[in-house]
Order: sequence, then structure tokens, then C-alpha cells
Amino acid sequence: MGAPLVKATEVDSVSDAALRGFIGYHMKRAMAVLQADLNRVLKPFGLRMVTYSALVMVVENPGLRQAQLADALAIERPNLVVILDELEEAGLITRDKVPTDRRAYALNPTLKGRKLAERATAANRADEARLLGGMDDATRDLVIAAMNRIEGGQGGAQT
Amino acid sequence: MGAPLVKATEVDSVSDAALRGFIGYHMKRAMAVLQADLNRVLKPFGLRMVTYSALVMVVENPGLRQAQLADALAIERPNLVVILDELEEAGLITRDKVPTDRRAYALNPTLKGRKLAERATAANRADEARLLGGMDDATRDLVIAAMNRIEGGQGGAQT
DNA sequence: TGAAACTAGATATGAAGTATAACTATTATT
DNA sequence: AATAATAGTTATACTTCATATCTAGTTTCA
Repeated sequence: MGAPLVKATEVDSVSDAALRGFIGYHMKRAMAVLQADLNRVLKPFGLRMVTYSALVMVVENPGLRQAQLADALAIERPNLVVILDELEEAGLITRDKVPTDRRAYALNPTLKGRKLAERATAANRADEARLLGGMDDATRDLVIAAMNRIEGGQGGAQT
Repeated sequence: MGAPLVKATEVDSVSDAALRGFIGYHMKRAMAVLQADLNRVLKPFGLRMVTYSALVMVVENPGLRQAQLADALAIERPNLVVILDELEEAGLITRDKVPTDRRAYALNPTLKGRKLAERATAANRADEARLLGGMDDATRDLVIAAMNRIEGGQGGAQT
């Protein structure tokens, strides 16, 4: 019910002012929303974020090998295996033997995989546009540039 | 096909052009770097991202209850318990009984906790500044505003 | 050539984060 | 008083992510 009756050992409203000074804090919270949203959009396609990313990469780079894909997506090889199992069982990609190296598999999208990737991408684009709520392109590019700077900025010293 | 001997089943360089169109893709990659970096900085203090966040919130909102903190940090109550156990065992916070409600605990920082939070915050600030590599304040605020828009933008209406 | 080192993909496993149900003890409702 | 609701906790399970190891195949080079 609540008249604001202040008790010495309680707090009426919680402030996160100290954390709000960090970009990381905002990014983490935004990522949580974005990820939940994206997974909700992808669910009707039978995809999750990782499987979607992997599928799109295979569509865009047909013939690439698993190690290349793992490297590009920055995920460990063992973890990629189950992701590709999922895509393969869904009939979206194939693992084709490479004649020149019998250890390796070339990843290729099926027609079904290409079609699904296209539809899922359209849905994602629409959803992200909705989430950004009419952000102008200049701002959007600026945000992306900032993300790229953070991603590449482990060593720190470039300006 | 002309150029250098194209093998039908292999790919020379991997392109992520299709994914680079999404802000979420860049954010996820940037978050991975940022999180690794932050945890590295916090390790000497015996803290992780969540324990640091919780500690700072307790310092800033002394007397708050666990449910409030869980809500503020968007983590589930059961998961907060072990985080607070960690902070309490490290002597950084105390769980004090609330006289008006014997079910509840008021969270308060110890002197040690306040000092550690201050030092860790300074270290985090320095590290984030390094990671942003001299990004100007206007851009920084713009990025934060964009993150806030995403975070609040589940329904789509902007503020 | 052939042994050693290396690579591609797969398997097994464990740590960490996250979500849900249910328990206890208290408090609020009727 | 009986019932419902709440604060914190426990138990548990599921997902993500990382490491070590295995196999099969390839490369190196003495």
C-alpha cells in the first residue's frame, strides 16, 4: 500500500547512479534485452542466435571449413560441432567431404537453408529496426563504430 | 573461372558482411571483449562483474533488501544469494536483521567493502577509458543513450 | 621412406551463469 | 484462526563456454 514511511534499515528507491557511469553496464543491460528479443524472433524459424549466425555465415561463405567458421564466430571448435549438428539435422546445411583433405568438411547451405536464412534475416532486420525505434543512420553507424573500437581495443593505445 | 584457382569446396577468406549489418552482432562481440577485460581488472580485488555490481549497489543504497537488489540488477533472487554469500564471507557487506520484518535482511557495506568498491571503481573507470581509446564525451553519451533506448525499447516506443 | 609433429573434427567433461520449483519462517489478509 | 502472500533459501536443471583428449588424416624432414 504505501505511504513512504522511511525505515532506517530500508531503502525506498534503489539508485544505480554509480554503475550508470559505465558504458559496460548499459551495454550489458541492452544486450540482455536485445538477445531475448532476437531469440524470440528466431524461435519460429527453429533458430537461436548462434545457429542463425552460423547459418548466415555458411550461406555467405559456402565451402568454408568448421575451423574457419569457429574462428570467424569466435566460438570454440567443440561447441561449433553441436551447432552444426543442429543445422545439419534440420536440413539447412550439409557437411561435404573435401577431396583434397579427407579430415575436413566443407560446409554448404541447402536450398532450404538459404531460404530460411533470408527469411530470418528479414525478420531480424525488422525487429532490430523496431528495437532501435527510429534511430537515424548516422547515429547507428556511430554506435557501430564505437562497438568496433571496443572490440578491437584490447591493446588500447590507438587513437 | 579466371582468377587464382578457385576450389569449389574451400574458401580463402571468411566474410561476415551479412552479420555486420546488425548492431546486435557488433554489440555481442564488443561485450565479449569488455567483459573479459573487466573481469581481468576485477580479479586482483577478488571480484567478478556481478559481485562488483552488487557491492557497488549496496554501497550506494545501504539498507536495501535482497529482493530489491535482485530486481535492480535484473538477476533472480536465488542466484543473488550465493553472490551475497561471497561478499559477506569476504567481509565486504553484512546482512543485518530488519527489526520491522524478521524475514528480511538489510544489506550494508562494511568499511572494507566501501574502500574496496572505491578502488575497484577507479580501476574500472581507468580500464574503460583505455578500452574506449580516447572517445570524446559527446560520442560516449550518444552511445549510452542508444543503449538505453535499446534497453527500454521492448515495446518500441521511444522516449 | 618412416617417425614425429601437426591439423580437422569429434567426444567427454567440467565450470559458470541462469531459471524454476519448492521449502522455512515470517507477515498480511479476511 | 485460517489463509494467502512475501523474504530469503535450497535444490535442481539447463544453457553456455572452455579444456583436455581422442581419431583420423596430413605434413615435415632426418
